[in-house]
Amino acid sequence: MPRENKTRFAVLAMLSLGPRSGYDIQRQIRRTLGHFWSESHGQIYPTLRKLRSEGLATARTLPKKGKPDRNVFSITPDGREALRNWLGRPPEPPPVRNEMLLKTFVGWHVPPSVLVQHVEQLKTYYTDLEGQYQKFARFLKTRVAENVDATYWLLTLRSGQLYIEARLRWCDEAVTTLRRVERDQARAPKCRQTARSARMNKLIAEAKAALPKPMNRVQDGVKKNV
Amino acid sequence: MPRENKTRFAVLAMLSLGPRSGYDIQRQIRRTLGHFWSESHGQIYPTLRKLRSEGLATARTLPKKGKPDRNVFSITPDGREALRNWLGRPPEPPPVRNEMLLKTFVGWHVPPSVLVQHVEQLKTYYTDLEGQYQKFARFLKTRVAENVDATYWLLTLRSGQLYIEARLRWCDEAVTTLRRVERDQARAPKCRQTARSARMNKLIAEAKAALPKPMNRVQDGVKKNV
DNA sequence: ACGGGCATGTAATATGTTACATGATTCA
DNA sequence: TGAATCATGTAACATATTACATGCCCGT
Repeated sequence: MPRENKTRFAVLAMLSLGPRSGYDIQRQIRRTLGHFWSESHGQIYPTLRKLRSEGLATARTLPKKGKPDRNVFSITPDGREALRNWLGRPPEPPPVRNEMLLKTFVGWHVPPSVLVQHVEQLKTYYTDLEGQYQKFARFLKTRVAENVDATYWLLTLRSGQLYIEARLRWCDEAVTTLRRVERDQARAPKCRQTARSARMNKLIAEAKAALPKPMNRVQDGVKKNV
Repeated sequence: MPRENKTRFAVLAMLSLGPRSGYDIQRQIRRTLGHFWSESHGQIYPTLRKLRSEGLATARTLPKKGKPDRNVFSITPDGREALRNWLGRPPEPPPVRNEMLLKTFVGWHVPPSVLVQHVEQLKTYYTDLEGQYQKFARFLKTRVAENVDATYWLLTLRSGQLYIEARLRWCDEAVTTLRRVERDQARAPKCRQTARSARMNKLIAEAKAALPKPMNRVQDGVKKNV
């Protein structure tokens, strides 16, 4: 996964909204970006120190009556420049590691009902989330009139909504398909796993020519073979 | 990102199709799972050694006239059991780190046209991929008749198709929205960045109550607050 | 009174990619 | 002839999470 350190920019993005402490940054990332970005505080504190040493942020220490002092960081003009510069560079595609699909790929090792259960659980999860997104979309839309920039937040939300729609459609299709496979299996003569493995192995070999080629960097349309 | 080591299961999944070398596994993961899973060989070779020491795989060394011996690994009954056991456990949601959306969230720091460019590039990328997926879907469908298990592969492909559809729709909506913002900006009086930052800062504070809560583990429907 | 949020950080550990090392064969 | 693929591994490094350390305040 390491390619370029994105944590820096997530932190700078938060600081661009106003001065904040490490704790504030983590909480706000969780709350506002949590659906498409994550950072742990174990990353944030060292990153803040580095940003400061590079002159992209400054720190002010407010002594507190409690124990730990509160360190409030502010973005500098250089920091803003770095942020804008990053915004101008084409984004890298997100890392892909979808466990549900990995399970699906070798799902024929277990009865279809096993996958159906997972899919149903996903569906419940996404359905709940869909409702929350809708509610929040309504809220944001009321603010666009007085704050056009709310549109950008709305855009990220819209991405989530479309994503969820796609996921839910897949869940429905998958359940239907898996149930059909189950029915067919009940009717047809049982087949040994070793034979099925061999058949899949053959299929993969035959598929070779038709296989779509993943390109893992969008930026250079050149797509070095990966 | 570390939670449970999934590499083991990706490797076991490949081995479940038949004996393979580390090199074969990496190549096949790239080609068949590449669109929703990735592993580097720096992970695969150590994992194979570990699987072997745990009795989930066995190795056979074929001496080669060239230089390096070819180490072919096979899955053991225990390995198959471990795979089935993993298949039975609910999948964890994929890690979320979408750089395009992070850029979108703070996109008001740069002219809308900057984001438009990124979105157009994404669109080109996904459009190309869509064609490849369609072609491959046609191929797979011709094989389902003689190999029902091809259905599982088709399911993962279908997930990708729906995902791409959603992405493409978002791209179109985003371009429309961003162009509208651009037009409005040209007409309206210019506003200082500091004022805009302050407004966004306020919006985030006000949004707090309406914010959807990300749950990062599907399995326990209980969703500990994250 | 006990759990969670507030609050800051470090250290241990896990996970992941890329560079290095080495060299044959194949294809344009 | 030079790049890509075949082929296997190790080591250096980057990145990320969780546990540890410490302690107040607030709500139930």
